[in-house]
Amino acid sequence: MILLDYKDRRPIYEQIVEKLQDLMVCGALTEDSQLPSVRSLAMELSINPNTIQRAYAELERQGFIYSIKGKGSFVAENGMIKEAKRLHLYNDLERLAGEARLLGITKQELTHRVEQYYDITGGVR
Amino acid sequence: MILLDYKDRRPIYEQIVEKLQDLMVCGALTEDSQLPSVRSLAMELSINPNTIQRAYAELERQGFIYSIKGKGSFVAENGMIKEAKRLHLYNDLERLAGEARLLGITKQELTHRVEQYYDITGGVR
Amino acid sequence: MILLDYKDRRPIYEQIVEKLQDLMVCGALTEDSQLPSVRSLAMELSINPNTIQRAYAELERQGFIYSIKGKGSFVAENGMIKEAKRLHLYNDLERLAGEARLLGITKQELTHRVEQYYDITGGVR
Amino acid sequence: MILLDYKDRRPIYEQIVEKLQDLMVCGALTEDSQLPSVRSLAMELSINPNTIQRAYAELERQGFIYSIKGKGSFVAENGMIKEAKRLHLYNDLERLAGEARLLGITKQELTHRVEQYYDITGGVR
DNA sequence: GTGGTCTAGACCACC
DNA sequence: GTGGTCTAGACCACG
Repeated sequence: MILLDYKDRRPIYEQIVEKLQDLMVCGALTEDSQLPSVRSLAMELSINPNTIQRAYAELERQGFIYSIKGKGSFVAENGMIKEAKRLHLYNDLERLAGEARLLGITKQELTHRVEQYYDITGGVR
Repeated sequence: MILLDYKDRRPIYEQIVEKLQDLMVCGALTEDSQLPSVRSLAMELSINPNTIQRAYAELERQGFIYSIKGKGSFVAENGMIKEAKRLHLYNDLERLAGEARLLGITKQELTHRVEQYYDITGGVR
Repeated sequence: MILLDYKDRRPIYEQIVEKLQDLMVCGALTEDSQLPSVRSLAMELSINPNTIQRAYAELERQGFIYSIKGKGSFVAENGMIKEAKRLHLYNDLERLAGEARLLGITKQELTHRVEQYYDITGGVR
Repeated sequence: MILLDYKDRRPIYEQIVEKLQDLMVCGALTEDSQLPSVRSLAMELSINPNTIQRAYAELERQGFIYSIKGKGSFVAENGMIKEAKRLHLYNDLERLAGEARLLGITKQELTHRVEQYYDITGGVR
């Protein structure tokens, strides 16, 4: 379900956060469905439960999931997630556009690249 | 000349590297011109000389500058600098395009945003 | 495990880098095995942890090891390591061959020396 | 007569030492002939006389030249120079041979490379 | 004066 | 516990 990349420079908990976000966005985890428990997911990935705990805390902070004491963690409204990730992406895009301009890349070249990449990319990161 | 953002999660030396790269790319620092000395820049930014030293070392490793003991640090050929930053940017763009697709953003919407951002951005980050 | 030569003109961190490379190449450090921690190796060699840190950073930059915050540093694929060191060696050899020619050393003399040294050398530097 | 490479990482005085050694070895500077004065060579290369001074001192220390107060610096016996450089080269060769063995390069491969490089190299470094 | 290395000691993020 | 960043201050080689 989730594959960790220990050679990735990002912290483990961040990888988990992102993978879970992706699963929600692509519909594999539907609204109000229950996430695996901290302990079981930790066992499955053979990592420290603290790390899962932190990932869940982060997701809750961002409003992507909600936790009920004694019951577990559940997927929040799906729309918000997409919206949040979209906003984040638009921010990155704006930064890139500015930098491209600095580098003397024309608008034509830039949009052409974007279209090209959009068509090519299979999806998985 | 250079503004540090202490709230930024990235290390200071990395911010300096990027800022100096930008100054070289946009032509504010011309080929073979001398950079401020490690100590003077450290003083100006009120940070430790070691941190500047590290930024300069990184820039030298990437081929953006060359340093001569006892003389100073100088900007290298900058054709290659632009090329390097361009490649980096295209990589980021490809990643973003893939993610946008996952999020259900249409190609039209994406390119439209890109054009918009390209026109708006004044330049300074 | 590692012997430092304080009379050597090269910086300590560079000596450590080379020694560790050798240990990886000759198989004493196997793929994905954990390196001693920054602090423990520093203690063992009675030098400052920062110096070890720098050596590890250099090895990571060259792709010889990978480091995970909070976990440790581990040796990477070592096929590429050998290849990299090989290339480096061939470069040095080419330089030497040219110099030998300048000095009037005959090809016979040169190859003879090479064979001799190859047979003699026990290995450890 | 001498070209300095400011982008070379080695110190200037070391470059000068090597260039002068080469000139002696190849016969351009004959035994007992006078070297340019410190001041004139410094002027010619537009560098600090101290740097030339240091190069000459190094050459004298190695026995390649001899200085007479009030008269100037002169080329020493030519045989010694070649011999010294030869010895140095053999040392490097021995080191390389040992390393090659560690890397699993066969003796055949090594000598073949040496012969090849010997034939190819034009000479100038 | 310059860049480069090293030490001692602190703090942070992560697991 | 781990690696990574930063500071303060020292020393060296070089020009």
